[in-house]
Amino acid sequence: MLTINRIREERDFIIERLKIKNFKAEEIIDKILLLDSSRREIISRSDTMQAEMNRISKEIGALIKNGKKSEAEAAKENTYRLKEEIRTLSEKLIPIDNDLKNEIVRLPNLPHESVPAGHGADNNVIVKKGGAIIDVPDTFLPHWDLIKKYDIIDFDLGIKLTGAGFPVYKGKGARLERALISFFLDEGTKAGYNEVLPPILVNEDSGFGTGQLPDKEGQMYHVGIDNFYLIPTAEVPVTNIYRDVILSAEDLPVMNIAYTPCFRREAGSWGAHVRGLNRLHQFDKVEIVQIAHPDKSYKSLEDMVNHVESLIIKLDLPYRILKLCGGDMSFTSALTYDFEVWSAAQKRWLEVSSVSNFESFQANRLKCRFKEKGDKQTRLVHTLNGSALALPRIVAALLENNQSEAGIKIPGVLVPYTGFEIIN
RNA sequence: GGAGAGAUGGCAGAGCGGUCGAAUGCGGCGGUCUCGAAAACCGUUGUCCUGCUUACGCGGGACCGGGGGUUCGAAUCCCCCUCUCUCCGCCA
Repeated sequence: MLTINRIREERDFIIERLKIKNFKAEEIIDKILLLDSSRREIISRSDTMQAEMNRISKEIGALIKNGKKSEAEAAKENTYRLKEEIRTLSEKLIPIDNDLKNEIVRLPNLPHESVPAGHGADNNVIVKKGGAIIDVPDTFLPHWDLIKKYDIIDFDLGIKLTGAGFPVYKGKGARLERALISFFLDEGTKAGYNEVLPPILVNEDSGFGTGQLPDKEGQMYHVGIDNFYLIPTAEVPVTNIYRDVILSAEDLPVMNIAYTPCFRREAGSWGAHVRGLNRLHQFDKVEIVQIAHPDKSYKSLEDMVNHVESLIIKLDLPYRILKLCGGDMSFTSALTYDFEVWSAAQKRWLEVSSVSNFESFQANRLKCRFKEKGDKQTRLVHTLNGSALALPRIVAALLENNQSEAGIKIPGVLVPYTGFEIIN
């Protein structure tokens, strides 16, 4: 969420910037400003009375100590009315505070100045392409056929055990999955990330901290009896490590990497686009998260993008990097790069990573701040995260792109992890 | 699942209903001493809201797990909730 200070000071600028996200902010902002000023007025009056109240109470204490009982009783008379008024004011404040909070939470993050305008995926800007897209013969199979042919992932078995979207990885398929996870984690460690293995169930506070709650609770699996949520991404537990934390500037950037399974209820559409591994309820992902100094967060973003790119290059997959336009960006992001790899048999791009800078938007919710050495005041940090990488579509692309009569060839960098060179 | 104990500042740990934002110790920061460091000594040390203001400033308010209540006054008393710990049971 945006800070109230900023809304107060930069009303026009915010309204202007949010147009890039196709968001009409004027009405909400003016409502916020109105609520804010009445809030402050009430607080000011209430604080004054509270101060008076405290003064009288101290007096009464002193009088009683000196045995002046009747004077103390007289002084009490003055407090009743004050007390009542303070109570009235504080009751008046409650709905205003709530409204204010509810309105502020509705405002999306401001897009970075470099974000292009646009309404949807068509307006995203391709900033880079890599790897060669080769023409493949029509005999090339989509991955859902390949996994059956080699019996490495079993959807029907998953349906038996759980339901649709919960595949069972078997044999070399399971081994490939584990190899990719290890490879991604090792690469991250080499790049300076600190590995963490967090819980995959989180409480309500954590869900709120990263913004899944209260609005998107339908997208998470909920364990009702304990009121926990299954994480939709490692971003949730890993970022929440820093909820209510004040870091020192020299600790920044904090760089964490985590593998977790991810759980998403989203039913979504169906058809070829969600077939096979394209969309699942449970999948594996390695996530990188940075907590950065506000002046240096775009350097962090660049580092993260380079890191993700290096992974895809090592896996030898054709890819492109998109800068998302305002209309295609998430509510919370200031700048997002999407990574897509080419899926040879499906003949389309599959999104495998999304790397974003949230600036202070998430930090304000999390109350994650930092202090400059010797400085008294706290400032909000910037938070960033990105997939490095999400597994299913990587697996899909690897299977489809590397197929041959002999079988599916495993990229060289993975062989030390899989222990085999070919799936056949 | 059963029984009990507890939740106070970065940590540890005090706290008769008023002078407690809170003793003390540790840690952190600054300084003295030193060629330098350690030790010792001195000083300092939370967060949020808000007004004046825009100063490495001053004032007011709030915060001792969370929420209510009693009271002129609550860290201290009462109620509810949450969480943590210990023991027993079960168990990877």
